[in-house]
Amino acid sequence: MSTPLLQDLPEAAMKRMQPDFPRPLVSVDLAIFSVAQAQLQVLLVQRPGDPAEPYPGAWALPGGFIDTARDDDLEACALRKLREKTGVASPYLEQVGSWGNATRDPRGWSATHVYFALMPMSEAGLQKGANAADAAWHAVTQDGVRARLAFDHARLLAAAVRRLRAKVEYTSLPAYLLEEEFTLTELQGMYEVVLGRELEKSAFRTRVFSSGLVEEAAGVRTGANRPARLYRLARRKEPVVFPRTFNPPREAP
Amino acid sequence: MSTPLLQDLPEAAMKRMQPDFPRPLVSVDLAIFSVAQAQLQVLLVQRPGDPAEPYPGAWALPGGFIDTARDDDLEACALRKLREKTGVASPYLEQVGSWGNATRDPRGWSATHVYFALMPMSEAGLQKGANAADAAWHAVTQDGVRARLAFDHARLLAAAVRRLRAKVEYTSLPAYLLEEEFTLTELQGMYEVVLGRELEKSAFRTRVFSSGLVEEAAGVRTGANRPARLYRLARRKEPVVFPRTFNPPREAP
DNA sequence: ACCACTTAGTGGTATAAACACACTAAGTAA
DNA sequence: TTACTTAGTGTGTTTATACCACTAAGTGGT
Repeated sequence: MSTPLLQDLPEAAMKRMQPDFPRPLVSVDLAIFSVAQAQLQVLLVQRPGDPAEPYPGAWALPGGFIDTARDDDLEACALRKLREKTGVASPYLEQVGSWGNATRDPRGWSATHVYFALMPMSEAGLQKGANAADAAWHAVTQDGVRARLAFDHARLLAAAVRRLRAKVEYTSLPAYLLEEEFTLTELQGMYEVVLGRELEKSAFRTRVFSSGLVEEAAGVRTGANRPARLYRLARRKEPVVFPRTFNPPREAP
Repeated sequence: MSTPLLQDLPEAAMKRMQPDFPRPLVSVDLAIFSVAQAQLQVLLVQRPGDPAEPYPGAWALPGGFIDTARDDDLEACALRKLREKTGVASPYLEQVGSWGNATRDPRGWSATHVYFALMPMSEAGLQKGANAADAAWHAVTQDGVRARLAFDHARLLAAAVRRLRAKVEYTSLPAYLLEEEFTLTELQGMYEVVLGRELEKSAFRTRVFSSGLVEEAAGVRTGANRPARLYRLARRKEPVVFPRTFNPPREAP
């Protein structure tokens, strides 16, 4: 279906059109982030124990090879794998970049396309079994996790974490770590967890309001103390970009 | 050399390790930017006229399929193609992202990795012939060029242009469009060309100095009027990131 | 030699964001 | 009713930079 014309062409043209280079392996890997216990968490899967597989039993980013028959495009492949692992259909999803070289996978020259996703932990119903032998959330410390990761996934994860942290300085991304309705204190908490530092409440609120990031929702969140207004993202499709970062990051000396 | 262990494995393990999915085509495409006549320019190549090739005679981004025998990794492939077209060995090079789907190339499911490069036009000695039938600079207007591009290259180019414009707001990237030594007015000019708007001289200079972007070079640039101090990038390896953007971009109403 | 002209570069005030901190508001629980 | 906790606001102070006017240093014409 992708090459409807091939059978109509003479063999010489076929030959010319099909580049005779060996084709690399192509995969998609996901860094699925959420927040729990005041820490950034990333979803990892445990590779099968079969010693014929590379890195048996090691933890890895969820992902896998492109299925050219099922995946219309790279993002569809990422969404499919995300659905398989978490059941979530439409989280925030962004491409981080691609890594390809001769040595990262013992099975041959391979290129992987890395995406990161943000979702509230409540929505991620982990599907065990199936493809993933086991899946679990791991706390992100610094740029990685405590577990040693398969392949070059430690590097891929570090790149995803750095991208996330960098963008959180000047975008509304942390809102995607919360459910649809949230209080401003909850939102500020997401920023603080990802950035790893505290923010000033007053400045934070001024900024959130003046950027038009949120709109008021109906009710309030009641608890032991004064109830808090509920808000939701004004336009959930596209994240908001602030004209400058939060606290000016201290210069390295 | 990339799979030294394969011959030692039993056939069943081999089979398991070699995913039996058909492998997509993998390529790298480049958006090579420079500035001339106060306009952002991008280097395009003309595809061969042979009607058996896709998009014969159309303009396209320079690029091509990965050669797993020669290219250690994706970036090496990008650098190789860049050298082939321009002779430049180490320009500023940054990955924009990857695009892969079933329809973008009539030869089959393909994924391309897009990089953009910045270089002064003076250093780009265009190599005609060889692989590229013809290469020429095209002025970038809005997010693209006047010529209709092969494949989905219009979209890839638009993404590269948008990335470039966005990063120019808060980084030192335009310095890579100039030769090693430059005056501050020249640097400001590069910003203005890429951003498509004028900047305030005083604010610009304050910002450039306070960020530690440049260091003084030896001489001055003499001309018809007062000579201008020459500067060079303080650390050419890593671009400088400003804590906020230039003139606050006007909000959409 | 002088002056007009042009570009390089500096200074000084106004403004806008936000940091820091103190304050008020509104609920629960004893 | 009061103590407590979290929600939310208001007010100087600080900081970066936009805006604009100014000085500096060359060239070239007369």
